[in-house]
Amino acid sequence: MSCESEIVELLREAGQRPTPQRLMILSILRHREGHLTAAEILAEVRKEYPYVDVSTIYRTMNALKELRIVSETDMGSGEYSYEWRLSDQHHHLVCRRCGAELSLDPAYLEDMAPRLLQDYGFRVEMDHLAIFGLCRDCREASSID
Amino acid sequence: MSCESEIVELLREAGQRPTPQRLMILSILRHREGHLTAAEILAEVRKEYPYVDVSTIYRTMNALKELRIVSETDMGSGEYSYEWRLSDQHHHLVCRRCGAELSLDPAYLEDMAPRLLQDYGFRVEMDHLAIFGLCRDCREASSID
DNA sequence: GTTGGTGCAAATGATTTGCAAAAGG
DNA sequence: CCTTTTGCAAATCATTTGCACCAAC
Repeated sequence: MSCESEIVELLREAGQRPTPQRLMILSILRHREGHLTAAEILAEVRKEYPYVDVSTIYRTMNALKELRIVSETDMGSGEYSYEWRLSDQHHHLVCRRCGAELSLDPAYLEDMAPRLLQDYGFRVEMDHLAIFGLCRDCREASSID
Repeated sequence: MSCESEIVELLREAGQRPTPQRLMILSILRHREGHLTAAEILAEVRKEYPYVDVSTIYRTMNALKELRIVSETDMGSGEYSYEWRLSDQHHHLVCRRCGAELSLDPAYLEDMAPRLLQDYGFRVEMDHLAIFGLCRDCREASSID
């Protein structure tokens, strides 16, 4: 895994100790495009470091999501997904029927944010919103159309 | 509780037996503006009918959400909220910091739906989307602005 | 040496499930 | 009757927590 020094620096700046566990966890998220659940991260980490515990994953995620280094998204599956937040931001279209996930360009929602800020004083978190619905295949397969 | 016959009819059409439990549950959702968690529904139902079990609430919600009579929304609190789906549809702005919830007019997202259908073949479920962010108070109280 | 981080095991909290009994048609 | 629904208790699953030990600084 490369980019170690970059990640070490990031942690230091955030006042977090760069432990081997955190380096591995972040390395995995950093190099993975897309989101991973805690269980998936754990499985990856254990390939090289078999003694890590799920609680370490969660503790790391909770610390880093407040520092806005990772994002946490509810993909509607009952478990949270985590993603390296400093990469290209995008949203997800999640199919309620088959679970398929499409990436959605943030441009689709960009015009909404300033309107919400003006009208409600509400500042939307524009990273990794999950929007639910029906994908093309499921829509065509169902008669509800 | 009124509107009983209306609800009985709704259940019959859906091929569901109109049991007293379901009538109470639906009655509560029907007359309540806003969303309720399973535990909140249970507490309400038990005021008149003390022997209902949570599992009945969940089973009823699962059956009725597939029939699109109620909607299920993740409000970010770790538990789902349920809402009578046939009333005025609206979305929620949920503050990540204080948990405040604002209602959002569906008009804000209306122009997005046809674009997503055209570009991705994806049919957005436009009822009760939860959008996370920072409310006015928390935004003003924090320096992250 | 302090403080913070980890692994382990046990707790928690929401939701689901198996099953026998009760209710609906 | 036959099928669906219920209550109860027990199981499940994701996430959190207490605690003794270990590692960073």
